[in-house]
Amino acid sequence: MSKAEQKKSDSSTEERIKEAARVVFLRKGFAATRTRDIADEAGINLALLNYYFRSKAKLFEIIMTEALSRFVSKIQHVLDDEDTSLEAKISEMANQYIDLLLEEPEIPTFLVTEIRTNPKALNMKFTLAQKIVSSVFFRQYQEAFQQRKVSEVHPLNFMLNLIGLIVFPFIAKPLLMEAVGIETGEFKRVMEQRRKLIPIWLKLMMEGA
Amino acid sequence: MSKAEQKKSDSSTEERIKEAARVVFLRKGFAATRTRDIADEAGINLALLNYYFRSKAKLFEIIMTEALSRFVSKIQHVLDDEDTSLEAKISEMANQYIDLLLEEPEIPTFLVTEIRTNPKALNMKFTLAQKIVSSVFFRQYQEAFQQRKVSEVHPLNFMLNLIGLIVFPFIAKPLLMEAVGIETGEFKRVMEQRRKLIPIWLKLMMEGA
DNA sequence: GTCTATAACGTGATAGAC
DNA sequence: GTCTATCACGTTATAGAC
Repeated sequence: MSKAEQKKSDSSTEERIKEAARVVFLRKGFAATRTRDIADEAGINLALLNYYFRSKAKLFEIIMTEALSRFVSKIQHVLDDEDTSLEAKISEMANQYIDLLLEEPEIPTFLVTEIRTNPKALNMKFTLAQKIVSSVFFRQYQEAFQQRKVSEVHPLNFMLNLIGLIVFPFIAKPLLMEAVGIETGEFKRVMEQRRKLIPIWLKLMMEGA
Repeated sequence: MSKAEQKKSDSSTEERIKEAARVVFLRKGFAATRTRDIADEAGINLALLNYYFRSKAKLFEIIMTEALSRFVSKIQHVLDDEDTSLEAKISEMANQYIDLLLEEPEIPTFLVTEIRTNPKALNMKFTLAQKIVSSVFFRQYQEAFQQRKVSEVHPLNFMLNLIGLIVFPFIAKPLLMEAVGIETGEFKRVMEQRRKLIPIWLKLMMEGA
């Protein structure tokens, strides 16, 4: 079997386990996940999981770090681009995040859930907050704000709206599907609309109030 | 000890346990909660918990139902008011929900987390979805939409924006406090601003796109 | 009703054969 | 490297004294 084939069809055992762990942890969270679930999902034995990764906690740590990292690094180059306007960055963020989340819709709820019970998971906090605060995006955002008349509106509102308009639908998705009867296809179409609407809405909100 | 005193100071044992369960379940979720945590929080013995409520699952069921119920019924009379405009209802929803969530900020994340792993928890789905769909609010909302020119914007977007703008900050709160360094007082001030801004924003969004 | 002690079970982790 | 068998422990739930 060639290397390419191997990577595609079954990959290494270690990688298979990690992939299974990602699926199960993201769907059920750390506390509700049984290591046996991961072993089953990977199609291997429970002992093997501990052979490769010393413990459930270690394995989780890896998945958590990767999820956070993907969420942040995906848009870092966007935030740090000196040559694009604030508006362009907002559009690009909406695009990048909606792309990412259509592929992995569980990420937001996963992060929210795990940070709730274990805020120290954010020892990446310097990484995360500092990346944003030190970004070109943040500078442009502050400049735009100071140009407003007597803006008594707390700057945090803008951030909450930007992230919330993008992310909240994915958090509400299970509820939408179960209680409102929305289907996957319809949800996707709504998100494709939002991809274009969110930048427009944000502009209106900033100018209007 | 008078009845009033009893109710205020220690209440009945059953009520104390239920109250403790609410606190712990809402903070940590079902899977991460140990019945011992609840017993400790209530200041009673573990056996007593099973004496009053047959099992952890039964006790959780009660808390879950009440949380969902509070979330829905709190605004039902608002939704069904024949005598107020759509705009007034939006303002009233923002007010009612922000009041509720400033008191109990854990509710949204709790519901999101538990519905994720157990969507059947929404066998109240008829109750919930039907209450909205059959409400005066929903009728007014559809009328407002049909008056738009060629509104190709999916109606779900409005609902997502209304709920998301209100609820998302509470979901993001732990992250804001840990990674961004927001304090409780500052968060409250932001929410007091949003109470007034959200109706304005929504109007702008509906008219603009 | 409330407690202590303990049973019954599930889960994370390891030993040891292959 | 991968498996089966099993341990060690934590957790839910119950029995039984008071």
